[in-house]
Amino acid sequence: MLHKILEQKLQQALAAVLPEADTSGVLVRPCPDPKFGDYQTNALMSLAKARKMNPRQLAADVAARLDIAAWCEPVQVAGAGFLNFRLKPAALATALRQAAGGGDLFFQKSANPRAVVIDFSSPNVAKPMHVGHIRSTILGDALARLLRLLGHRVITDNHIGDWGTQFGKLIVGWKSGLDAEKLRADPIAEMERLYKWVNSECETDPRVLERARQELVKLQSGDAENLRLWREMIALSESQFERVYSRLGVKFDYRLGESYYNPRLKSVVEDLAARGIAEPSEGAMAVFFRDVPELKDHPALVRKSDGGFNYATTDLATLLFRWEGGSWGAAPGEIIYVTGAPQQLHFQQLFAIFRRWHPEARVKLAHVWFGSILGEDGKPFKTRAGDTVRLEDLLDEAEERALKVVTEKNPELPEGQRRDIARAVGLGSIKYGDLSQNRQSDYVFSWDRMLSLQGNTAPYLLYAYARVRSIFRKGGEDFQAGGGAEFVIAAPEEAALARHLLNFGLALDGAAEDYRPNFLCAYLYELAGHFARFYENCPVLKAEGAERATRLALCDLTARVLQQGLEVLGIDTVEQM
RNA sequence: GCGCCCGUAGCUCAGUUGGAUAGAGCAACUGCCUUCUAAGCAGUGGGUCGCGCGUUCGAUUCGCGCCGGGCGCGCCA
Repeated sequence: MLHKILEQKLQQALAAVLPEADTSGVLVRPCPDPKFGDYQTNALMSLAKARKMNPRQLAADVAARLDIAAWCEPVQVAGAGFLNFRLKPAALATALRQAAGGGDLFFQKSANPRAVVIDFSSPNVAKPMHVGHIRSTILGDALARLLRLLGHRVITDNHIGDWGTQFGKLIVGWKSGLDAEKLRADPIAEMERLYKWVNSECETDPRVLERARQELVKLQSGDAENLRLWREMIALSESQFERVYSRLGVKFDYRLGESYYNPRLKSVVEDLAARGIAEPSEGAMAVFFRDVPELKDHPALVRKSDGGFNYATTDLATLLFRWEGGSWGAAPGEIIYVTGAPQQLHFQQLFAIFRRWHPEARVKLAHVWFGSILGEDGKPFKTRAGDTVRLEDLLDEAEERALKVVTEKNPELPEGQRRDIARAVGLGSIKYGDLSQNRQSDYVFSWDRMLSLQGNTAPYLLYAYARVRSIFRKGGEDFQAGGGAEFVIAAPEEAALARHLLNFGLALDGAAEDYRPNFLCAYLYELAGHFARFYENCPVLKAEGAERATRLALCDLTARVLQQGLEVLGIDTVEQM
């Protein structure tokens, strides 16, 4: 992390010039254009501005105190007051050698590791997982992997929708119209059919609705038969969840669904009422935010007028449980919720209530929200028939489409291998298509784009990786992994690749900071681009001596960074494609 | 009505504390395979960053006001 050293030195120099200045925001970033140098800071300009100083003069004063001759050429003041840093070849070579020799792969673990609970995916019992779950699942998993890599203790928890009014209808359907044959063949489809059937009956026949209510009450009051049915529905659903998660390579440490918190709901509301946070309102219990301008018109209900609890109550109980250390015993420094944009208000309310409830809590609460998935017509993503798209069907189609392309490009590979490649490429494309975009934008789902061989896509990155591996398959027996090769960077393509490798940690930190994996994707795409240009212009296996050793080592580092980066995104690499 | 988000090339999207000529991919056009995978590389054309005002040495980025779109706003989650 050379730029970290430069940053530290820069901050020290600034402190010598302006002893009272806050130097924490004075950062060093890669230059937007290599002609300026490798790294730059523009922070001195805003600092000078705030003090009505001459920015170029301040930059010059700081430059004069900068003690970085070990790493950089003499620093120049540029433009309105930029400081541009250009690495000395020896410093670049040293950084590369350290990584090649088994040191950190151009990133550092966090200096302040913390326990982080991540709540994501949250599918519903008795319903198929659909595209609506994919963003939460993929994004949450990527964030979990990212924070783990950076040294945090990550606790993933799947808050499954296993409780609620829908079970009244499901039990009515189960008792009066279950098709055992269909249940065996496709339990999720059968439960979905039952629910839809009873739901439509309820609309025309109030007696059915009443029966559903009664079944729900029986379930809630512990009726043995209804509990049994409920548990069976959960079990059937969980095997579906497991199928999807194992295909996607997603793992959870805990799966504490909504029902887990049932016994705690009553005391949550009582406690809130006792503290004067919740108050009666129109028969319900509500929390008002009279002193919060954004929320003053949006009270939150924590108990319904019929005495039942709703999701705000469950979420409060869950939040309290997690803050107290959950069943894992560690109080988290941070809790992250990965859900869609429409829930912003809900989490604003949830966090506001919790802060008032437990003002002493030091935990960071984050709602990481994301936009919708749209079809290519710009409307919500549906099948041609207008149904929601099942996640399993989507994954099947991704693999099928990828297999077709692989077979077209490489018909001579054995089928088993083609299928393995198709799996990595197909699932990788789905994940990457989603993760490479700013999560807050709505995402237009397009097979052609995500499976495209060009542009910022999984296949392009996987291809870059496969090309590197191909070099080592064809030759390079003389390359010693972890060996102390001297790096002699000569060609401009070598230099651009090498300098980009150094910035991997910056991409990881940036992605973690704002919960934006697309920063990492952009970095990896650029890395693959630098590698492609290097590959085009710098023959590896035909080179000799130091040039060959340097190029082999650059290839190896590129492959390792690509592999590590893709792993963070939950994407498997392939040796050939 | 109130709140949140969005509006960047024909299309789909990036754009990291405000920073140097606003970037990709697709689509269009032009080159490069007797050379490690051409699933690649190089190049050309294409922009009043929705509109206006303001703050600033500097605004796609910050503030205010419009226009257009999406979503949310007490007993679903």
